[in-house]
Amino acid sequence: MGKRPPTIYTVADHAGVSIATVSRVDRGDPAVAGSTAMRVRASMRTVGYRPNGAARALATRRHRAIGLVFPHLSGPYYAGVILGLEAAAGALGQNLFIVGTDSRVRPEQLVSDLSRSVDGLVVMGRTVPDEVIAELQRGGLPLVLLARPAVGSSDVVRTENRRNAEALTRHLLEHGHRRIVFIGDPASSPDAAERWDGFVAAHRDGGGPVPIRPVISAFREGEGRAAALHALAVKSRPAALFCANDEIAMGAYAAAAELGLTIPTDLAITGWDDIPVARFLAPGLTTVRQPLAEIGALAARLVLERVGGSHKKPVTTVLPTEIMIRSSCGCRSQGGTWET
Amino acid sequence: MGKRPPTIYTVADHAGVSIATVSRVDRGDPAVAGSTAMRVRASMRTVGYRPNGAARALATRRHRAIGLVFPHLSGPYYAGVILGLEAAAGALGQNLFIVGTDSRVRPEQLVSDLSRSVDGLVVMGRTVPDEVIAELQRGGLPLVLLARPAVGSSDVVRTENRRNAEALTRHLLEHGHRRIVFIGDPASSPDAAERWDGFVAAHRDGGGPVPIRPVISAFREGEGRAAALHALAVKSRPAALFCANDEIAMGAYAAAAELGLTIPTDLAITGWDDIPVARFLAPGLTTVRQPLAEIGALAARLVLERVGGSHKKPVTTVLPTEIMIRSSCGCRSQGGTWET
DNA sequence: TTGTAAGCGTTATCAT
DNA sequence: ATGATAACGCTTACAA
Repeated sequence: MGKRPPTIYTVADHAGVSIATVSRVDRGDPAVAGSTAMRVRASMRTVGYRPNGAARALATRRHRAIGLVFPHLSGPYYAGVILGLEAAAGALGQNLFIVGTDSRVRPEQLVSDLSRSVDGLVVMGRTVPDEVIAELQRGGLPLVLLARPAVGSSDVVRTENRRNAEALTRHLLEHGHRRIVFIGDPASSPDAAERWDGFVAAHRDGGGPVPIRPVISAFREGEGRAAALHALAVKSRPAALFCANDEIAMGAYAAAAELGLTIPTDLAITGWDDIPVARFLAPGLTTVRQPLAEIGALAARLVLERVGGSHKKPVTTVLPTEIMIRSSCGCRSQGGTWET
Repeated sequence: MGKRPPTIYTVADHAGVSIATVSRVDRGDPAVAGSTAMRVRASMRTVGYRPNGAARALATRRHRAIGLVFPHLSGPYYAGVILGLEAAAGALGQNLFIVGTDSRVRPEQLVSDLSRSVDGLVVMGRTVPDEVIAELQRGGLPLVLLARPAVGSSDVVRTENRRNAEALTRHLLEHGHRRIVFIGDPASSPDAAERWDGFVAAHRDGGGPVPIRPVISAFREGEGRAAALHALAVKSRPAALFCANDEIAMGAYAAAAELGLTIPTDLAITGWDDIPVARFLAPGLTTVRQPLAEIGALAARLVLERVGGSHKKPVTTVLPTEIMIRSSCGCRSQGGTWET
């Protein structure tokens, strides 16, 4: 059953040199004579040699890979972040190990498993319990946390939420919308929690009634639609929906359509993320842009810095966000940027 | 500078057992006495032991990972496929190594690099030259090709293009649209090429004038918009745009808006893929649904089957697609499915 | 039930 | 410029 694949010994035999020489050739060590290098290279081709990554990793004590732990891999938000990670890691000659915890039964097991095969880890949000993170940290594994509070002394990359959530809510209030409901789940992610905080703060400062609780919805279109339908099914219908992300907002658009409500006249809607399609919706979705690719790129650079050995003290980076005013909030303007 | 991480020896010493016993405990071998297992487990915690994946892979000759080669990782299409791959691989206890060739200078190098650290490879479309694929195949690496023609004897997973492209074009023709232009790049991917073929075939059978050439656009919104603008800037404006995928179609929507054209009255538009937002566009986008997650899941299962050793002859699977009639083609109906 | 020891396929240090 | 050879950290017969 299946003969063993050729190893460095196979090549050495075939070329009549030592394995040391083969190794040198493979790594492009200039210390080998041109003629022998040629010969060895030829042998490698003819025997179909493919160096074993595990053996190399074992010998060099470096995996040349970093691991990503995400809830799942679909959706514009994750896609954007992963894109940035991939590009940055690639530029530094590193590969990416990606896992989605949602599809796994035991995320902790998965992560500790993954941690065996990488030089560093990038962990998104609430994918794994803090305890697991602390444990990995104790093990000395370079770690970067994404969109979540720090644990112990790891690096963190987050984006600004509270401030712009407050500003955006104020904007909605200034449009004259009286009852605004927040759709999202503050308990599901630190990001959502901070947006909810800002939302509440704006109301508090506004002097008007302060919202008690959000209408719960996960960051998905389908749930957003259901939640919006629920939110709109009351006697005194809300005038605006502050959605915790763009996917929820898209669900809200669908709900509005089903109820025959016109946006923004009958119902104003805002999102968060500024995913690519946001401006293709009709009317254009007012939302808050996050620098997705940058989040990923920065995270990659940070882990690899640690892997490289620099022992600087842990740093938390908060990337800025930007309010994108389009039409769904009640503004007429198509385009234009309103910053905070 | 950084002391060495604890190994199996560290634990063995600490627990007063042999490394073999530690290994057994770590792998959950039931042959160890409960008491010793406890003790060893305790030692593992206190010394902060994290097994080295490379060493394990070297000893077992299995990486427990499969590699994915994609052009890039963003966009709904890739996200969908990757999602399916992740879930299926996860269910089988495998990890995913993902690389995007677009961000790399030497894709071939990247791929052969990747191939050293995985048990099998899933390669999408035209990311790497056929020669590289053939080489990997010769090396005996389990390989599954996605959305592209077979090379030698590898497994292939594709979706139906020609037939439904022809049917969809016929549908457009039946709507009475006279001039239809194809936006996309047949040279960029086998998928696009087949859709173009079907598009042309429908015209040929229709007896009317047969389109000469497509308006070139990559599978991206921005390019789609530019291409649509270009296509619409002629004296006898086309009545319909057959877009090679939904992202291009979204660009076409934007172009139509800019030109003040109403869809579908002034201009009919169709897409391909049925990405999640397709039905949120106004009007709903008529398109062709591909089973994205299934493509990924099937690919994962196929590679892992090979890895498992089964040497069945290579199989090409063509997954069915389904025409989703919404409003952008000229139909009134919101919803409803029209199959072929 | 536990230990001994021979791999696994590289890299890297010394010699030569 | 090239070759021996000892790691690298784990798995796995084979013994005990």
